[in-house]
Amino acid sequence: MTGPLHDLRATLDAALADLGLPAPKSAPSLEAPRQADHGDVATNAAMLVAKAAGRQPREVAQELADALAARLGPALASAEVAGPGFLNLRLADAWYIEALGTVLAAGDSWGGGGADPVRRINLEFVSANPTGPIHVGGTRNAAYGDALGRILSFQGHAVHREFYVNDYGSQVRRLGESVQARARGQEPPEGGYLGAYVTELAAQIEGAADLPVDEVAQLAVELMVAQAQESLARFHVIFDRWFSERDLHEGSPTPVEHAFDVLEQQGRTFREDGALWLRTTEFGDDKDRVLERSSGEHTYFASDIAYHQEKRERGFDLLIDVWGADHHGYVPRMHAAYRALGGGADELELLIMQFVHLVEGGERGKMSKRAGEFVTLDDLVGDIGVDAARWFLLARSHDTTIDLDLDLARQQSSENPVFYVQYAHARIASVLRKAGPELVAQALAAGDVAPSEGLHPGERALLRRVAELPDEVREAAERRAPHRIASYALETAQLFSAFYRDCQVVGAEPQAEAFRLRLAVAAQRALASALDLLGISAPQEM
RNA sequence: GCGCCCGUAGCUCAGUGGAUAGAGCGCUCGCCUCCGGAGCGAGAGGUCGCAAGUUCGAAUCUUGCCGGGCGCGCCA
Repeated sequence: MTGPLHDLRATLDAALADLGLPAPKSAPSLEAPRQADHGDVATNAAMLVAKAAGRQPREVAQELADALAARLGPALASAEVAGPGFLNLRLADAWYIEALGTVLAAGDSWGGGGADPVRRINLEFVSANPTGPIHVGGTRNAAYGDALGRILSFQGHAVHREFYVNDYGSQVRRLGESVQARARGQEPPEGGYLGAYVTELAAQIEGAADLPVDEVAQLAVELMVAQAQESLARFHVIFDRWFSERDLHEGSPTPVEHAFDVLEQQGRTFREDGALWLRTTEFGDDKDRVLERSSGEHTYFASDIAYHQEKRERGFDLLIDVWGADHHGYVPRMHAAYRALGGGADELELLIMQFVHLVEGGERGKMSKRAGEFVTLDDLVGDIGVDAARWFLLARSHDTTIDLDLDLARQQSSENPVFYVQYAHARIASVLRKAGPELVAQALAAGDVAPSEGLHPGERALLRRVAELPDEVREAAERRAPHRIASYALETAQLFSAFYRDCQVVGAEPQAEAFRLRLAVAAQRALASALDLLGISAPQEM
């Protein structure tokens, strides 16, 4: 990955090497300081290096300043030592102007690429039981998994998206029994499914009252899966594969039997009390787990192991599963099982999504799944729309529970952050329309132009943020943290608004107009990319 | 009891070793002869749950406590 900031970091590393001191243990910071009067970028490099060298940090910082001045030449306006040994750098307009050229040259791909090495990743998410509609928890999982997939793909990884369909076992039979009961005008049995959708399924399945219950169950599951596919597609979430759990129990040997063979060859299984066990405690689990009950039936865990073995054999470098918080207790045994199969500890990543509470009128809504009253993906999207739903589900870290304020999400004004970001994008489009395609094309071809009076601080700040996109994408990818992209989009929109307020674009003196049109295009692309990574639309007008 | 996640402004949350801790909402006060006012600006508001420790430096790392959520089946 290249870019102006990447180049600056490389220069910093080189300047540090010039000093002939031992390399720092951790990478030096290179960030915009909070205080504007601390310059454009600041680094703690001298403090990190000075300790190991037994030198005074401020002294080392001054030597580093000299080395950087020599390497950067006119691109560096000033370098000052501050505080305990920070080095505050002020970059010349020339640096910014060249940076803008680099950003624009990358076109729509600015911020992307950089995957090294490129990995083949299987990303499994949602995987909601097909015994009911997808609810808000599954919706968060869908938004998160999809955005993570978009980010990893943007970086250049080969991402395969998969939904594991639990269409096998006792719960499916229970769904069939519930549907059949409704078809007969009866209440579902104890422990059955109570939602209104069960009655709808009964009406959709011809002969549901009289068909064998297993057949009713299969038809019901097929309808539920089709419904999930439609809902997710409307939510802009598309999977490469819907993997059927049933397939793990077919063939000879079945994938489950095959997985058992693998585990046995690895010497990880044993029989006790008539059951087949997996010694997961060898890999850090609290207790060993049953694979095959004394009754001869396989556990759900057995299916899951077989599924992961199957994914392994398809040749991925990395398996990522996105699970709901209610399954987090299951993480240690799955990791243990994967290693028992012979897999590497770093080949399987299990990510846990925390819960979502919907808030309306300042109160948390009650979502009792047992009573069959819960807010579904379709309900949420119908209420606040795809873009707002995705924004509010993605703007927070996946490992914190969130309260989603429906009143705020519904607002079509700048009080709503997603609207604010989209508005900034549309406003840039409006400015570019005002300028007209010819003027914009000329500006893009103009090369290193700049306002004759020098750059405005608002121009520097916006450009700086646009230049940071690759770093933000990399951080979001490495930390599996799409919410960073949402923060980035909001900040970039704010910086554009400030720039727009302070700097007249269309009608400014020709040099300034050309530079500002170039900057507007770059900012628009950065906003569009950020929104696209979140699966949110970037409108030309609103 | 054990395990995982969380505790930062009135509310919802960013911030995984750097300087005076940020944003959105809410609240108060301003701004329409000016490229989109569906907008913009300013302000008030904080013992970063508590206490020790590591460090030149801790919201961030360690340990212990307190509080909240979730999970601990030969269920799926």
